[in-house]
Amino acid sequence: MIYQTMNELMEKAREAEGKTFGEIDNFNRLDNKKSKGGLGQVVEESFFEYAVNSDARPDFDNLGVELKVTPFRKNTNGTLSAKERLVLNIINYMEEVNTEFKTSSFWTKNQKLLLMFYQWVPEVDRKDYQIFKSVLYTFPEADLEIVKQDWDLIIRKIKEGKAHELSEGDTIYLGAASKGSNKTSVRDQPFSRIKAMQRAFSLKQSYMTALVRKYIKNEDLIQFANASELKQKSFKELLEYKFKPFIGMTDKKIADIHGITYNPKSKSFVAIVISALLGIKGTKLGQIEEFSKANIQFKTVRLEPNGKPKESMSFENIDFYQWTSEEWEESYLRERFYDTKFLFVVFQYTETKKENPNRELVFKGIKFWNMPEETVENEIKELWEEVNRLINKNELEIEYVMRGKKLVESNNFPKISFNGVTHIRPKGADGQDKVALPNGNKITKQCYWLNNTYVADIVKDLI
DNA sequence: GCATGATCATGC
DNA sequence: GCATGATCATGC
Repeated sequence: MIYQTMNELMEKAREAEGKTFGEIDNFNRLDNKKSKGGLGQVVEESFFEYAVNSDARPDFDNLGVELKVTPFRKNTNGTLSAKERLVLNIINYMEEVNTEFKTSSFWTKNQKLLLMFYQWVPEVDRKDYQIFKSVLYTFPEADLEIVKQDWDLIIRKIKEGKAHELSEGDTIYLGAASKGSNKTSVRDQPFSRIKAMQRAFSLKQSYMTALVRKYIKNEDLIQFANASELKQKSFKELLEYKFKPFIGMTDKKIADIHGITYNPKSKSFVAIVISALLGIKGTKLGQIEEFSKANIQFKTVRLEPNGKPKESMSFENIDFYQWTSEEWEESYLRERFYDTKFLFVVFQYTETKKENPNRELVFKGIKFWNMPEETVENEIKELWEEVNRLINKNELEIEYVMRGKKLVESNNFPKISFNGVTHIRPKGADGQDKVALPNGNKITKQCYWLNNTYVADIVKDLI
């Protein structure tokens, strides 16, 4: 069946809304539990009635449209998220370097995407997953500029003979996701003899989440960068450019300039300041389109005059059941650091607290950062393994000791001297704020931290 | 001054 | 009520 016009195709695609895959599947393909591309294939064969292929050409070649069937999920707090990144075509390292963006395999195949969103539900047979929405997606102008920058960066790395060093953390929206059954899925690259892991262009999960929320929930976000700005500067350069005029000013002065009430104790103060510097008034950072689509998390860093934060940087509380039930490769912690980009907003105190309790805080600049893969796979993995070891081998010791007049709970989880990067410390409301361990014992809620010395090292070029 | 444990403040 | 970011307090 050939669809002659875009309208004809989209009319057909919308007929799938509300249907389950079981209702669509004419060939009982879904009875076979394994075939992983199953859901997309069912739509191709049974719904659109064309033969499954792996061409370099888009699925609906005459219209230049590529079909993608992609899942979203409902979170416990009621919001929707993409369940995974959207994997596009495999990167042929040997060929892709000989193209320009407009002639690239990525652009040839994926410039128009027919996205069919279905809801994934845990414990439900995939036959019963339902298609919610069919959308013809073309990249908005500003997004396309960022995608182009990402594509350029991937190509540059291949040209430098570093295809084996590609990582999803390199880019903003368009990633080079590893693809293949395991680490032996490798292929040749043109400027190095080292075999590189097979990778595919992909739209990051955070990007897909923004699309899910836009098309299923009609939630829109607010951009700070427009296409013409992004034609002049890379995303990262633009971000730095927007913050630059304020380097050297106190937090109070920046607030004054932007008409923001100076309230440094408020949890949202720095967030409001950042929004203002990006030209967005009174908005929560969660609604900034670029941050949301690229999964950029901002963190405030307050340095002492000696260039080191007084405190380490805390993260989420640990769910010990989760930590001990996952494999490292799919663990929450690993994904957390692979997928998050950090925007460190760095301030420095001019004096020690002793010298002046009302000391000033001066803005030093921003650091756009993601944790190097090496660090995730070494130090962070070490932490994860040690926690698992202590719990699984029942070697976790929780003691209650008197310290002065106070009874304190102490444990043998990794301390700040563990490996120079990360450690574990309690974080509860008080001594009663406890959480259960897999063996039923209770412990004061714990969270993982990045050491203050490690954070100091990341931002040291700003001071 | 640092390490470690404790707990506060805010916002959803 | 709880998660998160932030900071305090004490002992060595």
